[in-house]
Amino acid sequence: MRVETSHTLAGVALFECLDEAERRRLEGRCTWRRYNAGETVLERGSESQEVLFIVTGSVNILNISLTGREVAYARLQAGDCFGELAAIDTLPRSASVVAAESTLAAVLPSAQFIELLHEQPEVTLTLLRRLTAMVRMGDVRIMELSTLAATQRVYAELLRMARPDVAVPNLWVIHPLPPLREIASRISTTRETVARALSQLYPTGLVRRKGKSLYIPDRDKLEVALEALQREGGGHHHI
Amino acid sequence: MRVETSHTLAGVALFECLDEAERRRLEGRCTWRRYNAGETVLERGSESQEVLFIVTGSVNILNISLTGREVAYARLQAGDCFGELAAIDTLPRSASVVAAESTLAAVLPSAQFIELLHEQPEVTLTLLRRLTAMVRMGDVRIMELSTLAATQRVYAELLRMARPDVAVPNLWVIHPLPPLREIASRISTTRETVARALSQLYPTGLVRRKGKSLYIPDRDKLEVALEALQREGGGHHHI
DNA sequence: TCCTATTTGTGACGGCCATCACAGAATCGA
DNA sequence: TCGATTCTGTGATGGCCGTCACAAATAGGA
Repeated sequence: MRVETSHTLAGVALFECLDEAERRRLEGRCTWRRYNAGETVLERGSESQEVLFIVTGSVNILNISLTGREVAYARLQAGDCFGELAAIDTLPRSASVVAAESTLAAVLPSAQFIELLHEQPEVTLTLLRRLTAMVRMGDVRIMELSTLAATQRVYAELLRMARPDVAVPNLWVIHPLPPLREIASRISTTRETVARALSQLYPTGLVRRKGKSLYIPDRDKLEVALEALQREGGGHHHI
Repeated sequence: MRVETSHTLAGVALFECLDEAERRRLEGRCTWRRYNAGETVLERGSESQEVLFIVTGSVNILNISLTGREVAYARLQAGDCFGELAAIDTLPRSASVVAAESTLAAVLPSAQFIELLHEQPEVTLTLLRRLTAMVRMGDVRIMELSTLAATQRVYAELLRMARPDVAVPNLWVIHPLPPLREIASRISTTRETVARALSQLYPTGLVRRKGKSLYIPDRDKLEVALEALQREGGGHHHI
C-alpha cells in the first residue's frame, strides 16, 4: 500500500472532463506539496508560474497593503485550482495564497499546463468559464465597495455566506461563522464595524447567533433591510 | 463600391490569429450596428448573449447604482470586444455598455462565438489572456478601493492614464483629459474630490494643465508623492 | 482544572470626504 | 456673436467609520 493514496486529481473540477488515463498522466507530471495552516503558498509579485490544485484542505487568496491591511479575494477548497493567471500571461503573481488549514496541493509546471490547454479543448473551456466567474465576482465586489457603506456590505456578505439549513426549510445558516476579522477582510472594513453591524442586527431578530452558527430565520427580510439602508442611506454619504 | 467598406473585422485583436478566409467567414455571420454617442448598447441584467466587436468608435462599460451613482469599469476602443461573459456562461449581462462616441460594432450571435472557440483554439487562448487581464485589473481596483483614500486613488489614476509624450522625453501627458466626473467614476469618488486633489497638486509642480492636456514633468516624483501619502496617511483612516 | 491566547463587544474621538451650494470658466450651437 | 449647457473650483457642513482602548467572553492546551 502506498504512503499517500490521496495523491489524486480525481476531485479537481477543472479535470472532470478528462478520462482516467489522461488524468493519471497528469498526476505523473505533478509534484505534491503539503502546507501547514498559515503557511504561505504563493507570494504576490513572485515570478513562479506553476498552477496548483487543492487535493485536501483550503487556502485564502489575499493581499496585504503597505499599511499591513489584509484584503481577501477568495477562499478556495479541495477541487479548486489557483495560480493559473501567471501561467497564462507569464506575469508576476497577482496575489498571495496562504493555507487556511493543513493542505495538500498538486503542483503542475506552467509548460505542462499550457500544453494541456492545447491538447484538451474541454479543459480550456472549463477554465474560460472559471475566469468568467472570477471577473463577474470582481465586478460585484467593485460595485459594492463603490456604492455600499460598510454596514451594508456586512449585510450583503452575510447573505452571501448563508446556506439553506439542512433540516428546517426557509432557515438559512452560516456555519461555521468565521472570525469577524476574516469577514471584515473580505468586505474591506474592520472587525469592529462587523461587530457593530451584528450587534445592531441581533435585536431586530433578523439574525440569531448560537455558538459558531449564525441563523437567518427570514432571508428575504434581511434582503429588504439591506435595500432599505440603501435607499434612505441614513441620509448621507458613501457614493 | 459598397456603401460601407469599413464593415471588417480586420482590426479586431481577438481575430488577429485568423487568416483572411476565416475572418471573411466570420464577417458574414455578423450583423452590424451603429450607435450614437450616449446610446445604450447593452443593459445590465438583460438576457442577450451576443458578442460585440468595436470596429470604429469607443464605449464605456459601467454600472449605475440604485442611488444613481455611476461606476465605470473600462473604456473600450476599436479592436476591442465585449459581451463575451454572457456568451460564455449564459448568465445575464453583468454591466451596461454605453457608446462614448458614434460607434460601429459587429454583432456575433453567441452560438457562432462558441462554435468559433471550438474550431479555433488560438482564438480561445487569446480570449483566455484577455480574461486574465480583466481579472488582474479587477484585483488591482479592489485593492485600491480597499487600501487607498480617495485622494490617493486620484494620483494613482493619473499615473495610469499618463502616456509618454511623443516629443519630449521623460515628459508624460494625459490627453485629452476627460471630464473630472468621468475620472471620478473610474475610481469611485466625486468630481469635487478629483478637482481638489488636482488643485492641491498644481502648486507642487508635479502636474501642469494646459487646455485639454495634463502634463506630468516627473512621473517618478508623482509616484513618490503617492507612496508618501500612503505611509503617513495623514495619520488616520482608510484601511 | 487553570491559564493563556484569541475573539468579541462597546465607548470615545476625530478626520476624511460625500453632499450641498454657488460662482466663474470653458465649450458648443445656432 | 451670443445664449445655453457643461465643466471646474472652492467653501461650509456633517456623518460614517477607522482608530485606539479596554473589558468580557470564549476557546484551547497542558
